[in-house]
Amino acid sequence: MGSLRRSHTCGAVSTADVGSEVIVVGWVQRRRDHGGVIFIDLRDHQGLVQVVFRPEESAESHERAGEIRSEYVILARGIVQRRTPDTVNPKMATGEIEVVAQEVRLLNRATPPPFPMEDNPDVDESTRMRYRIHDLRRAPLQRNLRIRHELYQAARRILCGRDFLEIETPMLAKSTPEGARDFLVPSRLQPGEFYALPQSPQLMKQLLMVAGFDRYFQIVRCFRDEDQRADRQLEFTQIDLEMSFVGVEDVLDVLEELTVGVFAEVIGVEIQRPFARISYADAMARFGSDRPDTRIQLELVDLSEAFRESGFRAFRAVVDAGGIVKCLPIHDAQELGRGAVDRLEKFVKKELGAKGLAWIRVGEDGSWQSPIVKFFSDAERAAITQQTDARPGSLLFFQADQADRANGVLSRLRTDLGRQLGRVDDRPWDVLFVVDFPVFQREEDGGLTYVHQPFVAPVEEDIPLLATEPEKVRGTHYDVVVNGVELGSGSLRNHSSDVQRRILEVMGYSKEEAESRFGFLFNALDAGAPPHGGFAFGLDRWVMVLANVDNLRDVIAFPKTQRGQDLLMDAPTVVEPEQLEELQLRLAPPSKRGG
RNA sequence: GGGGCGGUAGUUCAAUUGGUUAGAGCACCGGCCUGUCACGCCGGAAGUUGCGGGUUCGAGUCCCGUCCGCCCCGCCA
Repeated sequence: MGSLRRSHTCGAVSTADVGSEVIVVGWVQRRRDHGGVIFIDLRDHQGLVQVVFRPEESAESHERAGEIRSEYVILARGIVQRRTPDTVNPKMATGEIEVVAQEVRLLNRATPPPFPMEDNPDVDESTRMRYRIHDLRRAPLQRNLRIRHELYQAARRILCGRDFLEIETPMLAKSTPEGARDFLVPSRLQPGEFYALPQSPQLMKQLLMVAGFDRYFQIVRCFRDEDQRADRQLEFTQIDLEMSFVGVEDVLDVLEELTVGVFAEVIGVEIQRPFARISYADAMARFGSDRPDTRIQLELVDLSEAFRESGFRAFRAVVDAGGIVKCLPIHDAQELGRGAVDRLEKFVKKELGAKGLAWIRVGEDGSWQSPIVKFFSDAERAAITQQTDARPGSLLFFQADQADRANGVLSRLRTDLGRQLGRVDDRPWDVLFVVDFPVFQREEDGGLTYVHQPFVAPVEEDIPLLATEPEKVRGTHYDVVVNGVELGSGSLRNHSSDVQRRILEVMGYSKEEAESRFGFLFNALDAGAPPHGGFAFGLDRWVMVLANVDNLRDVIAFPKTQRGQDLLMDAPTVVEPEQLEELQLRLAPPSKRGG
């Protein structure tokens, strides 16, 4: 660069600079060489500007510009000139001007890019990830990571304004019972022992409350060694917070303020307070999901009662076995022909594990076409008509199964078909609290387990039910859901070691087990734990929502593939035998295919 | 662990029923071009058809195995 320094970022050069000299630096987006005159679109983190090289302005620069290729790094010094009306480019933010080069300096050459640095290059995911540097040069990813940055800053500003203290907790930690598989880190100093990377700082933030910090937050990396999805990575970031001497409403108040503030500061969107609230039971009943997008104007109907005494064995048996019969009615569904229904049936059976997809179509004359309706009594038909509001043009989909699977299948159909058929209201943002989760749920083997995590405090008046009807115990848990994406969840925690012990007991922990695993927690609570509660936002998912993208990889600088690999750095890899030696580790022979 | 889709040039795709030397756009390289902005024109180079095996006179194409990417179920909040 010599002594020359940037005077303007590329996108910042404007008509106000016409006639003055500017120095711009960046990467060559594209070169158009007309022999006599050469145009270069120069790109930096912030925009594009056209630089013109004319032999009569600077023969040397023109000569050098001929050598320049895509993605070369250059510095150009020149005079800003207003373009003639016929050469203005209305598609470009800086399209009214151009920089007439007086001098160009080649700062670095570049290998040809593996794909064009365009907004939508139509490239395979693995290619994008192997060439992540090039991928990150593209404007959409630059924008997404900028949104991510704004979210960090907004969250910090807002929480600091509410007297939250940012405190770090260890990455080399101990396994905590979030329920996911831990990432383990072998200890050299304690051979044969392992740290666990935190699945969340849950217990540590509770300890901070006991220690009297009153309000804590942290933007913190978390690790869960489970199979990945479009919205799940092995490592992800939480905006974690916890408060002392609060009830549910106090926490929700902070969550509303934080959410509203972030939307306003990061993308300039005004979200109305208070947020809509829906109970877990309502959400499951009406939408089949605990994170519904309520803009989709389709709702489920529970017909279990209508089939409790049914002669239709397929439904009756499910109800007898404790399952449910549920229906997704879609009115004016003429658009969905027989072929579409067949495809849906194939889809739910193969991909969602449904047993089948029963359906009833109501013809224009009111007649029912359906493979199952011949088994129904008049009373059952009447109940269906009444509860689903079936009418000519309606198409009813049924699932008879255990509640979670039936709801899962119909919930998926609801969102897919709702979007496909345009049954969506016009609100761009659907923000809600989901509340009133139960503390426990029944496992397949009949035992009880926690719905979220084992430290959720029960609603106070339900504590006596722990001894008698634990399944009815309501928790203080709450979720924030935006546009059908669960942004995060939280609860009040048990600050009484007695209640905490009883909950672990209901979940089947013996006194000894509970003591050995959670003794330090009991001790901490007994050291004078204040009532406390908190929340954790999934930061990556929040960026997804703010940036309006549907994949976490587009909001993380260096994401991993579905199989957990980093294709850029090529991790994970084998390590040197000496490293294993030092850790006193030996690899077992491969267990697959008999080694 | 399971289901679905995919893997051919740097890249995005094509290749009839299994049949000639695996083609095209963009990118790349060379040449020409003074107002383009997806510049244009002419020419060129570029391939272990993911990998391994099999069937066949002959395999990108059929069979078996395996690896990789994406989406989903299980798993995970």
